[in-house]
Amino acid sequence: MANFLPVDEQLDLLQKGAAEIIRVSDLRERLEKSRQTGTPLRVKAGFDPTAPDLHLGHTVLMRKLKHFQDLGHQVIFLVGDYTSLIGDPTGRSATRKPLTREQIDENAKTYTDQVFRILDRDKTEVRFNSEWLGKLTFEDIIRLAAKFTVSQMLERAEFHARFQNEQPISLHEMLYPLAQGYDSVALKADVELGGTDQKFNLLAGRELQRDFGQLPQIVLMTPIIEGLDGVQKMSKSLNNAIGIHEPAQEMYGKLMSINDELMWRYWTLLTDLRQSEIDQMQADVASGVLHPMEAKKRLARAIVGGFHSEEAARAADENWAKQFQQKSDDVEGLEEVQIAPADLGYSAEHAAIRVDKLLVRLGLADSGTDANRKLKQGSVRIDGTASAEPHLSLERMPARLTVRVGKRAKVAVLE
RNA sequence: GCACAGGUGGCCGAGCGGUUAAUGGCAGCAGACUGUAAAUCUGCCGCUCCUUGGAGCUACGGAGGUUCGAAUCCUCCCCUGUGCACCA
Repeated sequence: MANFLPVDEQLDLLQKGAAEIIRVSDLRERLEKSRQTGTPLRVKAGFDPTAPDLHLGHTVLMRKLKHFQDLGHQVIFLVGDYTSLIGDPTGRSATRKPLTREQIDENAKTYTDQVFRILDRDKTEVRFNSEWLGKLTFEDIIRLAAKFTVSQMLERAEFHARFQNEQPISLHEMLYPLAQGYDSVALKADVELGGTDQKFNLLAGRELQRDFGQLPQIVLMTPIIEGLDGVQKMSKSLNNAIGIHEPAQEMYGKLMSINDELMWRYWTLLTDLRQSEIDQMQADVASGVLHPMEAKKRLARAIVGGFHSEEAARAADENWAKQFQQKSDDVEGLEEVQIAPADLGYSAEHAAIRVDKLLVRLGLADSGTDANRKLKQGSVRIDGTASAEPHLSLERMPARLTVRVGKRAKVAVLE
């Protein structure tokens, strides 16, 4: 029988960074009962296997799951393979295309691979909701649908906005909360985690559980973390995300570029440091005892260390200082890209390469036009030398070039 | 099915026969300033080729048509929204 920490200590960890809990008193009650009977809580979180690329935003929720796991509770990682047929209506841009079975399986696999960088694989129950949703009959679905009204559905922010803006809402999208809610019934969940944008869906679970004679689940919502711009939610398509498999150097640099205000959010949501310590640090910065940049460096080190290693984080830290504080181009740990010289217009006779093609190949420019624009703006530096020349002559061929455009730098390996 | 209103560059949104790669805003990129911060200011912001200034190509839901010339006018089609639907 598991030994659980005192309820107050558990609550302290669980409440850190939580946007809303429905309700805290119920959660306390349930934790107490669990501790008395030695029964772990069943804690569920669902993931749509639609976007296989995870970024730090996704980890907020996973970190919270991990907190439950660390406290000895049973964590259920639910892959919404069936619900992804619908596509979560969250995010206003209309209906999503259904995925094929293969895509779902593949995405689910990438997902879990990444998830277990945070969660303990052996202690996690992985389930797919096709297991029970696939068995429902049309009659079952009618009965489920009868439990909600149209106005309840239209109350949802996403639907409401779309309705107002005369954008399409497909009927099946309204089935999404039903399906997600039914997941909770099937899994007999004690707690469900989700982003604040999931509130409606999460509450639907409580509704349905009650109807099925179960104790309604506790709902714990994590905030939607802001991306690097500090305003919009972190999202790959908004280009303000940090992917969890990005190189250490890249990750570190991106973290250093956030504004000071945002750093405290990141501390709370993306690290395991106790809230009281974070508050102390913030007070130190406010009183001038600690430089904000130093606090940010610690943050970057903590996060990079978590996804890579202590050494990698330290190296990233040193390189960052060299690169930006000392303005040196002699930096290790930059992403290296192998390029065939011929692709850059190189030939033995005119021993030179095209710089625009180089930038495109390195991903430092979106197109040839863009690359030339950047060249003309004089923001391109190669091996520490700024130049606006379209061609770069090279004396001998196997070559290594450190190429920098603005804040971003990469190493091209020509051979 | 019928009626009405819409579909413009990553997004929002002007233009309603030519001076329009297409006003504005947002986002993005670069420069200055800094703590590579943020804020602010400046420039850029379809693609390709040659290159430091040009050349060509593609673009306003889709396909045709009118015209010397169309995002702008006409026809058909597709898509979205709203209203109508029986008793008439």
